[in-house]
Amino acid sequence: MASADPQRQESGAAETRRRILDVAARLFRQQGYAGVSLRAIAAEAGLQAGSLYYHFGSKEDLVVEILDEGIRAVHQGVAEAVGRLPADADGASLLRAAILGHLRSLLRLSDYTSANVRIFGQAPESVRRRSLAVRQAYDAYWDALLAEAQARGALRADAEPRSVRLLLIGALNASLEWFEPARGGVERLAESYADILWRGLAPEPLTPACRED
Amino acid sequence: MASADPQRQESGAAETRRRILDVAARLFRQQGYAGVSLRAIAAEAGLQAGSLYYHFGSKEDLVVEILDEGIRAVHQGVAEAVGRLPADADGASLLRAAILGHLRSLLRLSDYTSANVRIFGQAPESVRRRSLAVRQAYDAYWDALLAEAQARGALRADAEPRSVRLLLIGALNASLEWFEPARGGVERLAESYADILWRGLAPEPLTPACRED
DNA sequence: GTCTATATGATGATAGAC
DNA sequence: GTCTATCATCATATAGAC
Repeated sequence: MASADPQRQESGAAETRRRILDVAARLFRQQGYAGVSLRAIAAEAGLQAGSLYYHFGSKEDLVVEILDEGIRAVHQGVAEAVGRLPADADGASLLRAAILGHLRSLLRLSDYTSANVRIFGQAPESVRRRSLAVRQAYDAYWDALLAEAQARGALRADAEPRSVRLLLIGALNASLEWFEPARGGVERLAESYADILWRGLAPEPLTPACRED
Repeated sequence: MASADPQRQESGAAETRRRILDVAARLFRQQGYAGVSLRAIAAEAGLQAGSLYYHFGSKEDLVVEILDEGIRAVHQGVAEAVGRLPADADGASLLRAAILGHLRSLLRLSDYTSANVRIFGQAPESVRRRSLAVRQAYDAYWDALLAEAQARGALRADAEPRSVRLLLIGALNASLEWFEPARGGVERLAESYADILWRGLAPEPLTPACRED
């Protein structure tokens, strides 16, 4: 057991492991998978390179864990946000809650989720294969969510869930590349995006205005 | 001058240079900036590693050229598509043309544009600095386009051009990660995305339907 | 748990022959 | 224009001391 003194800095295996993961996620995001050496990770985590192998079997093991943790956190964040809605919530509320849930987790764990968005496609094939199931589960969750909303008449009937998901998640994930918390909270961003996506960019409703005169 | 025989494969400096760029763009997209060695590029281009230095001063010079070429092609593609519109085109047509123009160039030069989307953020700072102006010019073009459309009443007045651009370009660029030409042309994709973005995901217009009875 | 030392091979870049 | 040969450095991973 580590010291029970809460003022003392914990330095057990679990804390070191976490520190390695945090450092690695940040470096992978900034420099890509191949661009980060285990020496660099170790140095920023306050260790020697060889010591990493006590905590992780290989560089691939390390990156797979980072990728999966990012997706899982976002999946959970959306599921919880949607779960808090009343059962009869309308389409606009559903969309807003799901978008806010995604953005909150995405931007809170931005090193983990960014590593994901940026390096999944360029990691070795063995890494992609190992991390695929977690990604697919999240995609399937969104497709089911959108199909359900559509079935309840809470979403345009002629929009394919897959197309909507790809457009929507693509737009949201791109915020990782430019979002700065200082310029306005996640809530503001989510409201703005949900509004644009729900109402569209058209200046007026497409049906003729009602005229009585 | 190289041979004038059109049946003979050209192998002058310009052709070799182009072959190196094409190979490098594809590899950078697949494996990231640091993940690709000059030896690997040379091998796939049918050269020895040292020979690359006749055509490019360094790995950084090579990647900067790839990044810039991707952005310039897309910028030009959108400008041409928009330029072909009649002067009084409405907002929906403008948006559709710009989206189609972006997607066409984006997906046609997908190795160059993907290298861009994937590796700009993880390239060395010196690379990002050198490639920044071209990117900013394209962003500024879109902001001006959207502001102009808004001023003509062809776009919702309460949507900030910057927000619209970030959402839109983010969504379009994400198509690089999943689009397969075999499953349906770029035109179909552009129509679908323009439709969702213009009309929104709401099942009905938000204004009450006109009733005369 | 972390260290040092090391095996084994790849890296960007340069020099000079042809 | 492309080659071969090479420099100095860095990579992942392992072994064994403490």
